[in-house]
Amino acid sequence: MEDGDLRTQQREDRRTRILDAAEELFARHGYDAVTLRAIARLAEVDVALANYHFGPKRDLFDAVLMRRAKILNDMRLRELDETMRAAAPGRPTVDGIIRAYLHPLLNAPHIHEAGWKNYYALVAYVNNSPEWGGKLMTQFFDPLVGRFVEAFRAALPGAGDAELFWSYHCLSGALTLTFAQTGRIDKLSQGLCRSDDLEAAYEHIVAFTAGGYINACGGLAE
Amino acid sequence: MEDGDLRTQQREDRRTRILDAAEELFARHGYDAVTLRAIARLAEVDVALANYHFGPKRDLFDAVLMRRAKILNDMRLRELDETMRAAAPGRPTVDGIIRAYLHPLLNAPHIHEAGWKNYYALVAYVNNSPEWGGKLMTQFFDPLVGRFVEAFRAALPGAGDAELFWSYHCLSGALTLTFAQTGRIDKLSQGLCRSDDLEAAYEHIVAFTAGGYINACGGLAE
DNA sequence: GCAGGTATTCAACGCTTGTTGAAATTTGAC
DNA sequence: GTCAAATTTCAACAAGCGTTGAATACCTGC
Repeated sequence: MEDGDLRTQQREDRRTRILDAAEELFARHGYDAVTLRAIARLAEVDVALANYHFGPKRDLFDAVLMRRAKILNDMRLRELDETMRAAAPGRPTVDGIIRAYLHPLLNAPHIHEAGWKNYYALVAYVNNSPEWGGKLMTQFFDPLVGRFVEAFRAALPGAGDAELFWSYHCLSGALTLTFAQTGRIDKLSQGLCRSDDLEAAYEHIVAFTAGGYINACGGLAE
Repeated sequence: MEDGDLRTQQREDRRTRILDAAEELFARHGYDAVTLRAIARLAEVDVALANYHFGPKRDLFDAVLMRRAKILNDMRLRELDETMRAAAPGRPTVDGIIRAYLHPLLNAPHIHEAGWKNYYALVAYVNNSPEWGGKLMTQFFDPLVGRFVEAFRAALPGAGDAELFWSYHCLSGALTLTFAQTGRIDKLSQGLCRSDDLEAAYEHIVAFTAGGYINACGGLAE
């Protein structure tokens, strides 16, 4: 087999251009607002090619989500393991677990890549949609989230199950809205805070959600 | 003038049926996925009637959002005034301000009305969309939010402006995701927590975000 | 350099969309 | 009872949709 180079390279290049274009448009306008023709135009590709590579529109949407979810989840798990190992045999800190969950979002290589920004906005869209949220988020993220909930339980021995799940839910809402970079906080603060200042957002979310977990899950117990 | 009753009544009835149907479908599927024909079918009304009463599709969307935003904002302001008055001349508590912001969402008359549930999901959709979020949320909610940020500032004299805005942003994300009732937490917790248990959600969000504010805004200062 | 398979383009399909202008219906005022 | 105004229906428009099947280009292995 061992495909040649130039041919395969153009094929891959076009596949990723289609995914990039779809990601950008889905993130900006939602699933139904985006036409395959618009995606093809942005990717500078024939309209039938998207269907050839990814099947019908709905499957393309899944492919877009899947691509970066895998990368992100792997990074998160690695940071979580690190945190847990460093803390053992003692308890991990809430702050440390939250950082393991959030820090991969602004990992140096991709913090200002447009693709990742679009992906974050897309996840916010999916997460908050009754149509997609209950299904796709579960499919793509719940195994990972289960691991983090366990870590929080270890950090907060006084917490009940319900508190742990609701607290994660609050974390998820704050996180997805912030990284969607909708521009709202820019207007609300009249320019003082900037949506695209992810490092600042990161520190604020960590501080806010750590306080939230400790207050809602009886952090000082035992 | 003084219109008769039966005629005006049917007119109003049809107008609200159109708004209700639009609200439900926009909330479930987003703006572009919904056709005026689907709205008309659900409202049991001719397709041209929506256009007659509300103008083009985009204006109908605004009308849907506006209808309940006014009611909600009035209730919130009233509860905030109450909280501030009760605390004066001392400082208000973070917990009290948060409750003034959240409690109207589950006011007895409408906690289980389908219309309000749909509206909350719609606000989550708008809030998290880069396309709508920066503009519509500002238009409908920012005057109100400004009042609440002021209240938080009074409650947390040590806090800087940026901390106050970012903290509100986290509150907003947790709030809109939770009240959108996407069903995600039901699956994540395997049935232990229920999306439609708004009273439980309310208490958890209050505890979480109050801890968040205090931790992120240097609550114990002075 | 030819056969075979993969990648890409092209043209077309049936269908649905938001909007509109004219017609029809209903109602209250005189 | 008639007129005019407001509301509701109807039919039609041009435009755009996702998808498909046949045709074309391209490269690889022989």
